[in-house]
Amino acid sequence: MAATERNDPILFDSSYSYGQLTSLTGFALRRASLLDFSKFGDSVGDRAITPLRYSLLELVGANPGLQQVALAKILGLSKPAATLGMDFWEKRNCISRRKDRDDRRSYGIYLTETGEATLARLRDDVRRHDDELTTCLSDEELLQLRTLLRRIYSG
Amino acid sequence: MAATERNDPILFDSSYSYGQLTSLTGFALRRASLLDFSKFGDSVGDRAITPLRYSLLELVGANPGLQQVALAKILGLSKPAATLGMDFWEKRNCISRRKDRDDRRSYGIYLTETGEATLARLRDDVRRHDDELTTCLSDEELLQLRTLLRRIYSG
DNA sequence: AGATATAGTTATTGTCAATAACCATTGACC
DNA sequence: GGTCAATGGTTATTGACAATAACTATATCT
Repeated sequence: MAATERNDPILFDSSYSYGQLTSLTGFALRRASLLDFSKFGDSVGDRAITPLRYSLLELVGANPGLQQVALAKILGLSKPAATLGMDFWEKRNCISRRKDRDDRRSYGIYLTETGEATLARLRDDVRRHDDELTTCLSDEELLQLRTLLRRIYSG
Repeated sequence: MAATERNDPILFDSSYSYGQLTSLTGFALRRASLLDFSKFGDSVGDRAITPLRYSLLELVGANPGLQQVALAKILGLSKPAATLGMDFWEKRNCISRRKDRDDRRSYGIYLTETGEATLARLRDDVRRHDDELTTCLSDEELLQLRTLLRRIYSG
């Protein structure tokens, strides 16, 4: 048996000293984010669906006709990464690339019917997953947390 | 000029719809964490020093004589990853592996004098970096944020 | 028309970390 | 005391992922 299992959540072990780490917001962010990530695949019932891939589909759903270059910009990806992401969902028949009549360099990306259904299910799974991650917080605390986080990552 | 520069912080672009994403704690955590990460290397003046590598050194400093297997467990790494991490710091003369007399399978890891100095400097840089990340928050808000994050990642 | 920029894909590369396989040492148990 | 499993560590191999570079096609600017 391996010492650490793949995707196992990292436990906080108070028998060691963490030095300055426990007073760093960045450290706490990383830990919480890793915990989220480690459970995500199981929560949505498909290891291949990562938070990033889910967010790509969500963005396409929320912005029909989006260009890949816009996806890349929104999520801070390179162009090839956006291409690969769309390849992933296209292979699963969830999105289609339609040639734009006005600018034939670019595609508009749209959800297919399968994509709509998949996204609807995914949204619910992810919502449930996210709620589980934060069950230890009251509604008020949760709101507070999101507000503070948003302040950090928007400025 | 590339569309997205390496390690550029991701900006929030309100001209797009984010669907459910903005109401997900996991999404906010990821964004904030990525922002932290993207600035870390520059803040400490050395791209090779990642948050993970810094945390390894911090842990060795806070727990002299630590075993590699303990490091791995604390940070959720595989054994080889811990080995590589220590190789990194050993090459920079910051740590030394001393044979344990009681158990000659394992090493105790200790900071060298260079390591002590390096860690002292790093601590300050990282502290400053972390403060910058959260300048938009008051002391009270910051305390609140850390408390909530801690609740999430500890259980 | 010619130069430059933009959208997208493909090819190549590099980083990182995990698993598997291996060595040495220890501990358990008969 | 001897075998066998477990533990700490390293090395070898593999795989995932994303970035840069290079390329095609189209659009824009002058």
